[in-house]
Amino acid sequence: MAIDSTSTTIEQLLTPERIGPYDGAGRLAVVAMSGGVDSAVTALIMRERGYRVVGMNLRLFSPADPVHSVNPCCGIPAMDDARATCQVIGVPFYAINMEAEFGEAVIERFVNEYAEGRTPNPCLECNRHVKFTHLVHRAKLLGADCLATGHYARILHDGDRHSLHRAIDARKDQSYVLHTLSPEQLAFIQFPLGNLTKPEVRQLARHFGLPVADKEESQEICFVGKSSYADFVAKRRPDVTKPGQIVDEAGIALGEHQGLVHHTVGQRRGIRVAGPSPLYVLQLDTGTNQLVVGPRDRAVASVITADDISFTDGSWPDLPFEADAVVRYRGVPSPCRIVPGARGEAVVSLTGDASTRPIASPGQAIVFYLQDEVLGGGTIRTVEREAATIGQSAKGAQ
RNA sequence: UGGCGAGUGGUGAAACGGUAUCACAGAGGCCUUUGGAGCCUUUGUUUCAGGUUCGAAUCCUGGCUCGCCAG
Repeated sequence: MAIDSTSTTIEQLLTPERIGPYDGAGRLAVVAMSGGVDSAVTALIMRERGYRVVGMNLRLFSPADPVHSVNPCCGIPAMDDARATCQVIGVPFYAINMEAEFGEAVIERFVNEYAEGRTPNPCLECNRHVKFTHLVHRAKLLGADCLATGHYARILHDGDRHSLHRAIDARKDQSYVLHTLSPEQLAFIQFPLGNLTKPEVRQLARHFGLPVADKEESQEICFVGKSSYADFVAKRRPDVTKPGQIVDEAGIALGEHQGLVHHTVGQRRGIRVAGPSPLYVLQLDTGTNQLVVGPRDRAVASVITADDISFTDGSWPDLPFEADAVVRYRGVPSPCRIVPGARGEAVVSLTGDASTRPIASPGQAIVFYLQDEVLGGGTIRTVEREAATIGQSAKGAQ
């Protein structure tokens, strides 16, 4: 209610405290335009703050693909929306082709990860490799002073130190998928929506007559669309839909699955095995093509090994330290102890009470927080669950 | 085949002779720039044929099916 759109005036929103300093002074800002409200308002804000704005839309996959006609995020209609928005705001619009980069960094990786029995996060990879690597590079080639995107997160600057923080709108906070950012990237990037709430962003969009003001949120994987991601993967790796056994931790067969690609650790629905209590996926065993399931309390993680870890300050810690771990977009933070290994690798012990520990899936990101600040994060490689129940098969963790 | 026991939604179970209940699975919705979780709603059941009874999942008889025990 307090967060409702009508409670704040446009004048109150257009202050430096909410949208950032009016420091443009004619400098060039490239704005990544997805076609949605968030990026549209981002472009608007940068213009208001005195920047020369160029709106850029990324073409990420082939327009011949029929998913383009339905997808609201990265398809052809989305590009039209982005173009129309730029027209209303009065800034130039560029469409650039990043199909090759996206195909390699996101789609190929996505398919490979599933084929390995892991659960990838393509949005994160797109941020990491496409938006904040290739797009940043393009922006710099154009002589831009910054790249602005519509992500909900905050970057704070203290001299040479640039830190990444949660957005003030906890409901929309996207810092989880931004944890890969380096100090150099944080110095160049701007997130003008980090101090606004979603209703406020829509309020701004409506006030300035942006055509996308009331556009629905995008969801689902952009290059897959509303159809099944499993079908998408299966088209490229037919073996991922090979049926196999569903077994419990003791190895007793409970049923048959229609391909490991349909499952992820922690999943409950869709197992199609009835029992006295709900069954959760504990493990995907690509070696035996078996799906290991068990009760919920057997699924919670105790120790996670991760790789591809980076820290937002660019450093690598020498000593173990404590932080909060988040293993899922919008997930609940869980206290942990991080023991760094070789650069990029660490062993993370979840130190909280078992009932509060999360269920973690290999392939997903683990992100470290200290209050609102993102320290860094990496990719979950292995998950140890509770110590195996005495007397039961030791097949559990691995 | 002889003896015993059991048959309740797709699955596992509950119901002094008195509204067939619960969990899991399935469906729909909320949530959500990944995949899961979670929350709300919802479809669907008494093995068959007779009988007793105001009233049968429940008691009786028979059939069928499935288990266990049978030198």
